[in-house]
Amino acid sequence: MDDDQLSQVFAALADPTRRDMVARLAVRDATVGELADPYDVSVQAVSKHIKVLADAGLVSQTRDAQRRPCHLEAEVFDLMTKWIERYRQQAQDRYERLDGVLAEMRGDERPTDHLQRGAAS
Amino acid sequence: MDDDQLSQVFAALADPTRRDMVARLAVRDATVGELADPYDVSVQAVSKHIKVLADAGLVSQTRDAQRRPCHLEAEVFDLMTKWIERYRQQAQDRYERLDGVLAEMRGDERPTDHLQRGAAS
DNA sequence: GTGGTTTTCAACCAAATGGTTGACAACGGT
DNA sequence: ACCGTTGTCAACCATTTGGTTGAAAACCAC
Repeated sequence: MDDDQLSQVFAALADPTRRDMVARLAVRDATVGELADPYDVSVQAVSKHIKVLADAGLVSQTRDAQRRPCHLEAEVFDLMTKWIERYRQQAQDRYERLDGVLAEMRGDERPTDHLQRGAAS
Repeated sequence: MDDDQLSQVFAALADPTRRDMVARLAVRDATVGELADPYDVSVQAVSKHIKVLADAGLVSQTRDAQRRPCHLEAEVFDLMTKWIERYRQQAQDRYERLDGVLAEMRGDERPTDHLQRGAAS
């Protein structure tokens, strides 16, 4: 289910630590230890964070001996962007249409249906 | 703190019910009751959801008698898009650079450090 | 094979989350 | 003035989340 992945992706990025990890993975791949380094938490905690990112499809892990290098997966970002863009666009359009309506009815006392919610009438 | 708002926005959109509400608010403004209608949960629960969206800055509420019409705020989407675009772009760039490297070394048997993680040796 | 490094698994804990119900505030209609 | 409607607040409950510690798996190096 795509909706479910979207939920996972948003949830994953809701955490500042995980967003920071993504930011660093955008620059270069890194092992769990390398990722854990800057933070003042246990490696286990970071490992969990990576699992969350991986489950969301934002990160993939491969093997290199004991190490598990993490790689940022760019495709998932498109999923988000698509979702956001759709509704941002609609909201924006409505806003601009309202602007047009307001300009059009300068001096008119009857609000159009765009403003119904405010119309006590 | 901008980082904090970003966390709130992502967290708010991690819930499918709230995403659906946003989708409907993108079409038209709606009261709490109207928003609650399609869902099989109490109005109180929906009221809470709206509070989360409002705290994140995604939604604003006004007054109309007993009713509290909700309005989608488009600007916050830009905050998200900006964050996402930055890292998507970097990841994309890196990916394309890798493509270039791969093309450049056609026939070479030694993988560069870009591929280390996959190299079983 | 023994030991060190890297990472994950398991159990546990405190805090946050999403839901419930009950009470009540705010308002319009009659 | 009352009643119905609309929405929020408060208390509560189950589940999830982000952290901890301890143990163990997987691997290289010696």
